[in-house]
Amino acid sequence: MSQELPPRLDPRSIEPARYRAWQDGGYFHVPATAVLEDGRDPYVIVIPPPNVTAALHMGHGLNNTVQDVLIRWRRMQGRASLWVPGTDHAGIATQNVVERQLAAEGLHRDDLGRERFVERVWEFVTETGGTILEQLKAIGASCDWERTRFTLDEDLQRAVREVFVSLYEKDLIYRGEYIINWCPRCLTALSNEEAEGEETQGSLWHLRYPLPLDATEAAAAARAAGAASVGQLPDGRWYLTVSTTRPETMLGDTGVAVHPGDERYAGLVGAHVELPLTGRTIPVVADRHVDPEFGSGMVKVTPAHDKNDFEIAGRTGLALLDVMTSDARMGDNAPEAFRGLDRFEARKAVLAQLEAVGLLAGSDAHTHAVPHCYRCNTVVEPRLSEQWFVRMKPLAEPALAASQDGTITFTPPHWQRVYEHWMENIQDWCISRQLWWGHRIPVWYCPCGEVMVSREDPAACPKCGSGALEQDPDVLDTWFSSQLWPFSVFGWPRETDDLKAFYPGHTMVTAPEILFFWVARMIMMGFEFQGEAPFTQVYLHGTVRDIKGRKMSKSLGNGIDPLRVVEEFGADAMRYTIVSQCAVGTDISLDHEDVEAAFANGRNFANKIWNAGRFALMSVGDGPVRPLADVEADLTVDDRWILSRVARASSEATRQLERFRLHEYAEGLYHFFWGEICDWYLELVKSRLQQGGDAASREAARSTLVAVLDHALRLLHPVVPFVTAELWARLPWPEDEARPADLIVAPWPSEAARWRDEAVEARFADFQSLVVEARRLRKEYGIGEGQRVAIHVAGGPEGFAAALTGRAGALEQLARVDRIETTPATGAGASAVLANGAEVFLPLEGVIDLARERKRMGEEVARVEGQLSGLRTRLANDKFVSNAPAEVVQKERERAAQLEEQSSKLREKLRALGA
RNA sequence: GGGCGCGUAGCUCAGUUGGUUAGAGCGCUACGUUGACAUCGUAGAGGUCACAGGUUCGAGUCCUGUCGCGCCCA
Repeated sequence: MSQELPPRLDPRSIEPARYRAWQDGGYFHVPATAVLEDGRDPYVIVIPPPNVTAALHMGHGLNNTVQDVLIRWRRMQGRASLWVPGTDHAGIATQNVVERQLAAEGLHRDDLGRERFVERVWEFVTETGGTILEQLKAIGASCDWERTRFTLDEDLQRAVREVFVSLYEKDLIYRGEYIINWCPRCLTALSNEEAEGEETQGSLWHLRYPLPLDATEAAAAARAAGAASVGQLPDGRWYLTVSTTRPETMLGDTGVAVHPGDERYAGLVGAHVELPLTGRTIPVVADRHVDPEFGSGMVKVTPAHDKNDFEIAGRTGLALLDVMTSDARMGDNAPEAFRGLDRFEARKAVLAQLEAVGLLAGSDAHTHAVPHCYRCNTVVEPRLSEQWFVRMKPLAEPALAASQDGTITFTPPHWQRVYEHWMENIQDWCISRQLWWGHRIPVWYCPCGEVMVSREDPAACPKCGSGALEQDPDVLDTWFSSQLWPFSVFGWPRETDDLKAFYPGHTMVTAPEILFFWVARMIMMGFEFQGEAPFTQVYLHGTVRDIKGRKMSKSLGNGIDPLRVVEEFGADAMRYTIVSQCAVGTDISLDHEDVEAAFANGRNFANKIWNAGRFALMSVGDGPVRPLADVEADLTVDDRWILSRVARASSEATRQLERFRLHEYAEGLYHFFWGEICDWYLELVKSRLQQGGDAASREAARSTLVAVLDHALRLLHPVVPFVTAELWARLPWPEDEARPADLIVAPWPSEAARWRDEAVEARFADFQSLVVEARRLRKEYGIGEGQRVAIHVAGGPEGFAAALTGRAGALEQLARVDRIETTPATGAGASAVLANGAEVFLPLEGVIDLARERKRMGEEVARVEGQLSGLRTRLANDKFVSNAPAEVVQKERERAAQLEEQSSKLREKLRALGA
């Protein structure tokens, strides 16, 4: 059957079928009974639900590959390893998509009305919403698809209501009028996290507000006290200077503030200044928020359009004056001349008019962070608005403590501090959104003024009995439902078996960008509603970037489509490439202009595995294979060496996975598989596997090779599941040994430790260095691959040279050596001395170039002596000998002795060359 | 303004209790098709570990400063 395998791995011909077989075999599904009845140890990851409208991109590729590696590994360890998939309704994002569709039809959502619009979104979501989950299957994601959830599922709606009402009852949700971030395009409030600061080159304009005549004395005093911002206009009136990056807001100023301790301005507090262009006068107040050191130490106060100013007004009693409309035009409270102007037009107009009346004192270039809507990138406007908020401080306390006491760990660890800093400075969360798509706020208003916050839709007002109730028109921030994900997916608030079995989960794998949006809030909700954290490990991976370090994005056009990669190179190639770059705390960079080069490493490795497996299957053949224990007496050094290396690779792989060092896990196995199994063991075992030789040796080789391959495929399976499973399924199996049904549930290697054999490894390393040296000497003198040479080996460890005569086949195979002599060398040839002191000589009569050989040997001597002199200096240093650990000193001594021997032998050879 | 991270081979990056000759992949050079694999093999070139100090017997690794780049929060 093995002959059927083609020499080139064709992922398309194996991956889809293999995935289907896993699904049909039910390997992804974990019922609650596995934990509750069978007593298996659960391991749970809930997927960061992608937006329901999203198409798979490389960021998803990375995120889900990492999760799948962890899930597969734990599954093989025997855990009840559950990965819950699903999608997020993504309020603004999804609404925007459908609105764009409508716009293409010349329609606006108001043309449909709320009910029909929401129906339309549902249609869209039902039709296309599963796409991304289907795409995840192509990359091999072993999610429990029977548990797929959507954040607007009925169960999850119930959870959202329960949480809202419960928090309201605990006075942790309130409604009030505050300054919030407002997107004038989406026409909705945003949370602080959704308003992303963007460094912008802007201007800081200086405006003059004239003072009345009765303030002349105080103004002059301020001026005398060094307040450069106080001055006199040409007409003799005094003025104050205030600065702003948003001049249009001056139309809504209701005061000017100074610090109460700022003596320069003490006499001006209480005065009224003229607010230009408006005909209004506004008071000068004192407030501790003002930084006397910054700028003029004097600020304009616009309470309806700035968060700090709003707070100043709250303390000082300044009036609130909203001069804008919801779409950021100047509104009815602005002077008539500005009404209807867009905020940026208004800015120009205000500046022009101030200039015209001589009250613009110029501007400075000013770089500052301007908040933008994270969904549509429109400049966010701080706006006075009545919204719903969550009181975060009490919720943050246990979530903060869990990080501090190590209940929750972060990888990489520095995120712990970022998280704690955010928790310590947490602000209330604006959760109401003026959208139609999302979880409707469960609050009803009665014309009598009664407000009902209820788990069930109320039929009538409990106070006046009226049935004319109106539900709050707003929906909740998408993250309000996402934060419940770790328990809402298990049916909460019902007390389900799933919840008992799978909460709390274990690992959260996500990107740092949503640490606050999502991770922090899940932790808070976990404590509030389940009494414990939803997971204990937070693994934050990097960002996928292009070769120039730019984040991959649709708008930049620098993305790579994961499905295209799967199609062209296979899911295994994509997964290996990603995981092998997945060093803790670093980003992944992939060349979008040369996709083949970007994934070549993964593709080549998958092909290498394929061919090694193909060769092994062919060579081992179909006959029965004996258990390793039965052939133990016939194992060669090579067999025992590779088994020892398997043991090492197993424990190393486990150790790296435990520490989330996925790239070291992947790369370690890459080098083990390619550099040790393929380059050495397979080459060595080839001749033994041929028919007609020593039967006992052949059986030992067959058993060893099967065991080695079995272990290697198991270790590699989490990262390259398809090619490994395909080969493993064809692997012959030792007689009388139980065989797992599929590699996906084969036990993770943990028993190999008994194969460790340091002595054998050392012996083999000596052999390797001989082969490497022989190859090097051949190359040095251009001996072609087809040409055989003799080799003389003398000295070195006891029995080293003698043992080589029994390895003629191996040396022939690996170094093209056809004759081994343990006698001293004679004649012309190339020499070397191995690190173990063995002298190596290749007779190269007629080929050898004495001058060249002398030069080469001279360089070798210099290299060895260079190292030796460094070592000698160190060993001659009393401080080193007395301070360094004994074993370090001992090692250096041994090394020095070795180098001395090597060096003296090299010198001897050099002398023999007549140098 | 506050906090964090990075600067190692032509390119992308590893390198966690400080300890031999600093590694990988890609790229490059030479040779090679021997019955797994040319998506391959063998050998090779290529690095003052940004710079300057310091701690230490010993620093890519720890500390301080400088220069350059990036991110987060206000």
